[in-house]
Amino acid sequence: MEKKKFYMTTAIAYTSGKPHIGNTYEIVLADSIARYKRFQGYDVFFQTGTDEHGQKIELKAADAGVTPKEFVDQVAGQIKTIWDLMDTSYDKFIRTTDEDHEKQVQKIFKYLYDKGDIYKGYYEGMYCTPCESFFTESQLVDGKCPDCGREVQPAKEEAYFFRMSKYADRLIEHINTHPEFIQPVSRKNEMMNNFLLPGLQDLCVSRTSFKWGIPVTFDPRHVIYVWLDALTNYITGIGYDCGGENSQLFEKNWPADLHLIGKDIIRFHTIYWPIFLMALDLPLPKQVFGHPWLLQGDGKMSKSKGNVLYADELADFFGVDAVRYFVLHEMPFENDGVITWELMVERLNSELANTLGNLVNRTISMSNKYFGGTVTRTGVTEEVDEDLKKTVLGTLAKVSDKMDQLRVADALTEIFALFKRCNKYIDETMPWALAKDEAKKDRLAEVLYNLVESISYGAELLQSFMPSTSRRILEQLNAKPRSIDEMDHFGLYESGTKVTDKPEILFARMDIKEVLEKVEERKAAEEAAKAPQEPVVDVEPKANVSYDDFARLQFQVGEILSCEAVPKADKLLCSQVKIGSQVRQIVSGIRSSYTPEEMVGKKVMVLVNLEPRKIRGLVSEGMLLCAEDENGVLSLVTPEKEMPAGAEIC
RNA sequence: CGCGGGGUGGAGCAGUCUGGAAGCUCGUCGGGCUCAUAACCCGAAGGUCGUAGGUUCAAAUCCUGCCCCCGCAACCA
Repeated sequence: MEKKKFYMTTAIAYTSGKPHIGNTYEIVLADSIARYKRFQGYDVFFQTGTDEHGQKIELKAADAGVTPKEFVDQVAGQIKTIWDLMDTSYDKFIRTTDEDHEKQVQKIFKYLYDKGDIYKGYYEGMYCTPCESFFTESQLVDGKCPDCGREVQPAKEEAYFFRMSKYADRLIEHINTHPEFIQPVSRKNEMMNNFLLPGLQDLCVSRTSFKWGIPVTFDPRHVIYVWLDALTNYITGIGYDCGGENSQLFEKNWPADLHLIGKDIIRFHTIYWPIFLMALDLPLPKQVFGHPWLLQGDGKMSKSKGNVLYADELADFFGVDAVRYFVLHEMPFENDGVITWELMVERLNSELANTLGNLVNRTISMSNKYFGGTVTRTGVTEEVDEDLKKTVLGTLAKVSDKMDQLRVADALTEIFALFKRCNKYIDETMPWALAKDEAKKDRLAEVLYNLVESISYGAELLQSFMPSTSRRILEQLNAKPRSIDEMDHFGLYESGTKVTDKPEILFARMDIKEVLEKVEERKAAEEAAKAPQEPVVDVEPKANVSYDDFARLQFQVGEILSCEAVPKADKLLCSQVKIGSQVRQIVSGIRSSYTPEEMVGKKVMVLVNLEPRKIRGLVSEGMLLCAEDENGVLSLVTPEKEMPAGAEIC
């Protein structure tokens, strides 16, 4: 019988930097699903990769002093290394800079243009020439550029647009008749109510403002903008050929069975992507699952907070499978998950070390102690055995049920319930008591057999989630792998097999205090490594100003008399500043670096003749001057010697 | 009234769509056991399910108001 195909993908990772544990979560989640599908007998094709174009990368590469290509080669390599480290079993790693991908994207663009779905138009807005940026009317501040405050002109930029509206009704119909298309279902309403029902805007699919992208063949000033380039990886990666000969791989695998993506890009995958496919006359993917995010204990991960967790660093600490376990187990189905060092150590100790590791260890130890390692089925069963067997044999169905719903965390919990049941069984049967009575030797052998068989069964199920742990357990038990079809029987473990005589600790317990200390040490070491090269900040140079221009600015020392946070604005502080004999109110965006309390009493440099402006309803009469580092940390500029409020700075 | 997510024993979460005995892991306390990684097993304490109303025979679950938290957006003169 021919195997049923299953084509699944992750989102392709943006190559702007090293992926953190949240990004890594997606590939591990996808991997466990892919492995489980294979285990269930599907012919799985699992694709992942990297999204490598765009202005942001162009800028980052320029900062790093390398070409965009060199930059993405390096980051893509880093991403692939982490995917591999995490033991993920992808079949294809596509890069949007792959030659055949680029060629197909160009062909697709041309095809859609010829067909009339893409048309040339203008991106209209208010343009600030010095800032080289477009703004909408609503973004303008007092009719001026929100960045520099200068005049803006209405302007148009040539761009290509995709006619989204043409396919909207068809998409609404599809979503309504395919309730499984968007998962979790709560997201479906969001898409319908916010985007589809109010009417779709045409999508801008090209840019002229940067170069690092796939050029439009018939209009090389334009590069193809992100979504048409990125989303199409799902078809180009398996050999789609626009208007030509598709590969066999494509014919077999398209449409995809599952796109696994983060919840932030659901819109692009459930609206734009299906519409692109309709325009190409291709069938739509069967399901799009927008998974939640993995967050750090103290909020979203960000580099400036210094709380970013990386998979390779965690794997160093805990081991690859433990990290796989954390991310899979801590991630709920619909809500964001939390990950902290404390939580990981707790999970490691209680579930991996105590429940699972210790179970395997004590079982093997007893087999060695009582029977020289040989595990024999004697058939001396008792009533208590029945419940154990029932639990074990019932686990497969439970796990499969959870996996069919993509509830991976719950599936793992079911497997661990099996191991917990085994621990209980040991207490119920008390092998050490049986060992004292020669007449009960056969019963003792049966008990240990039941344990070894149950653990083998559980370990087999564990293979999709923790592949190497699964393998290690089966090796220690000398158990043969079993297929899913055989798993409706209890007793597959071959009677008379010898288990290893030196059980290896699967997961060592860790001490939370020690771990936190080591984490601190590591951080300190990183800081130290950075320190020698005194960080410098380079900024965009501005044009020279005349002395007269400079002389028009008036700076004075101001003393901060009082300061409070501006309500409903999380970056603003409002200060009363004494300048000479007058007191001025100044609003500043420095709350990220200063609390109102620590502001009071400071003598600072103030630009006093700046036109007063209303900010969040408060009049601000001047500007406190600050230095800013690359992480956005601010430092007020204060006089180096004691100076009276009002002293002029010139 | 910008958009979205959330508030369930000390901690972290399920349960909410499809009303019908408050569940899991950790922690605490008590007990058991000694094969094992100070582990394992049993039991107990601890929750007005943010709050105020409404619908219902029945609400953590459905409806409405309010409070608080977290993302995004905005605010950075």
